[in-house]
Amino acid sequence: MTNIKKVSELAGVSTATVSRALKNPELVTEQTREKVMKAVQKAGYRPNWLATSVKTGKSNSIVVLVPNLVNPFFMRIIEGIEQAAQEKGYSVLLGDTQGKASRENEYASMVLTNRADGLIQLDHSFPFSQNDAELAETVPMVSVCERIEGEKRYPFIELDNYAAGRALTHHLISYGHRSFGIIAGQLTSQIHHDRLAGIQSVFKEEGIEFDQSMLVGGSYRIETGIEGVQELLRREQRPTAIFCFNDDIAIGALYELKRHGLRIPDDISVTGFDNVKVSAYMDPPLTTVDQPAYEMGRRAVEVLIQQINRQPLQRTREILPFQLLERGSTGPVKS
Amino acid sequence: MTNIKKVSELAGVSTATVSRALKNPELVTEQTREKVMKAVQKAGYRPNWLATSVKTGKSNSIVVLVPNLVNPFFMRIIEGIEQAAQEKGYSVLLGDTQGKASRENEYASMVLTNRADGLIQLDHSFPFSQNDAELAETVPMVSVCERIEGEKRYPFIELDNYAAGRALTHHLISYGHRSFGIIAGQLTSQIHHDRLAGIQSVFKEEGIEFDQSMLVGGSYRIETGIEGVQELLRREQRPTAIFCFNDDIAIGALYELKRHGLRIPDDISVTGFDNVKVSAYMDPPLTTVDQPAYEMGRRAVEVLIQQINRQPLQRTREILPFQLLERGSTGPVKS
DNA sequence: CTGTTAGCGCCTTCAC
DNA sequence: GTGAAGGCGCTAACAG
Repeated sequence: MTNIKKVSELAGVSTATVSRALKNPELVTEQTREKVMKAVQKAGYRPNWLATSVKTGKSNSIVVLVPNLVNPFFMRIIEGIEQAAQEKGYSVLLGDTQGKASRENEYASMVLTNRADGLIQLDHSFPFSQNDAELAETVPMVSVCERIEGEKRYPFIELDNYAAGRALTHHLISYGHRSFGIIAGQLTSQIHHDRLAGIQSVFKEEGIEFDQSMLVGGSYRIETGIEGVQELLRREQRPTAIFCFNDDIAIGALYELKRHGLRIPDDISVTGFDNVKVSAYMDPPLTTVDQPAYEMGRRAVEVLIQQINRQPLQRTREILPFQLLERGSTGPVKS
Repeated sequence: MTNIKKVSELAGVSTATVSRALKNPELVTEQTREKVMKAVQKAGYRPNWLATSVKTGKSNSIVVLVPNLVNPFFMRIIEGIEQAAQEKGYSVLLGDTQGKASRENEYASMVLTNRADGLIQLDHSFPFSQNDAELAETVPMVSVCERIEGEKRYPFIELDNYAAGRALTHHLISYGHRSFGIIAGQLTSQIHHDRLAGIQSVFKEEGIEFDQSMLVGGSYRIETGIEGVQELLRREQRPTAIFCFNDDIAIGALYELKRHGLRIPDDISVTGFDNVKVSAYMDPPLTTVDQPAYEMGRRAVEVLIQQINRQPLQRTREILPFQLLERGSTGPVKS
């Protein structure tokens, strides 16, 4: 191991001077700087990051908790996180939780052991174990997309899901739809409630009765879309339009509807959510809600770093605007 | 900051005893262990990971270099990496390189500064800068999917791309195809050459002439598939089958072919590569080559950790078997 | 401007 | 079985 001491000996200066020459070059003379640099080069020296961090008490790392890596929507958020983190000199520790509390606990505790300075949660649960909850009081934490249940304390970045739900509904109603199915994702999350509330608020305004049995699903997977469609098609009255609460579900729904010989959008309209890349290349292309995922990730890092630096936040909740993308999977009711 | 000293005072023992009680409980009496545990609880103590690591000289972290986070194939590999790493007590630092050498350099250097113990490269380039190359001589590094160019020294885990190319070709030829197009991804990588060589070896055996102008593309993106199809359709003789070198390209190709009014597979057959989840739900479902991505990730971690522990490797190159998935996007030539 | 000294928080001999 | 002391590699405070 080539350490600072070896370099200092090689350069004929003290270790402190080596440290300064590297971190605060303006504090040493041109001459000594050169001497040091030459020695650094010769010794092949790289400062030990662990030692630096233990000194400063900062790891310059953040943990990101994500329920599922294969969802391109999450990954787009993480791209934003990663990019912003790198620009600010932070590294990203990946915490694939698979939605399991035990894994969340484990990853979250990295912030308690100085392995990371802060935490970004993409799921909706409070990630610390019962045991750690008290310690976690002052931990820098931000949630993206979702809100952490029952915790008013932590800032979040999310979409205006309520308004997005309303916009989708208005869009479908403008095509004459009055009979709907919904294939939902995670039922316990806040975004689920917001989207549903948005949809139902328009139903109410338009005098549309909504039957709870038309709400199916329970996870953000392609298979959920398939099973959801099977279930909805068993109902007495077939809906003319189906809301899917993410694009994966919608992809499964499209697939299964076509397998049943239904034409989209002529026989039935389908909407997604997220605007995952492939959604534009489906057959037909998916009408969906675009979320500024990359930006959300970037913003989460900025807010988190403010917290880490104990700077006051102007706002603790940021609601970002969505965009409704009207594509081929929705159309007028044909009677 | 609640540190080991505070706990030792609270428990009325020395710091050494606290350390032992936590890491090597068998070295202390039941009594003192309990005393210590109680004090730990009371103080809300968590050992400082940075301090432990600086002592042991090991970070128990690995960096993963990935060119693109939004590709679900890569993410499946990373899932495997993450899972295996966690089981072995390692954390994963995410290095999204966007294929840029400068970012690769930066992330790779984490291994040189003790921020990480080893490196997994998903791209094909040697990730260290010219400057660091010498220092990197003994760095634990493994590549997955790809092989690191010109570096015989590092172990890799990859698919039998040559055989997969052959299998795809045989499959198409068995349907009567003799006129092919290829939409490739990254042209400089080893897997590109292997797949191409596999395909062309069968061409040769079957006496099929291959025109270089039928090889188009250059990146693993949906848009590449679209542009590739446009280019191929401009050729005098339209191919009856198109090899796409990953599923994203194939998705773009399907989209664009249908936009041109061509029916798949009746007018033209399309194959993909990777077996990304959505590929099975395309219209038609994509014939593709399944790679055991998750397993590849897991295996990479095992090999890497062996290197980190300076254990000798039995094999430095592991070639995994593929599986040809015949689905709806390929069929007999209709003349 | 540079060297000396004293830690950061922890682990690990080495005595007792 | 336990405590004292030294040190991991680095930085920051204080002299000079």
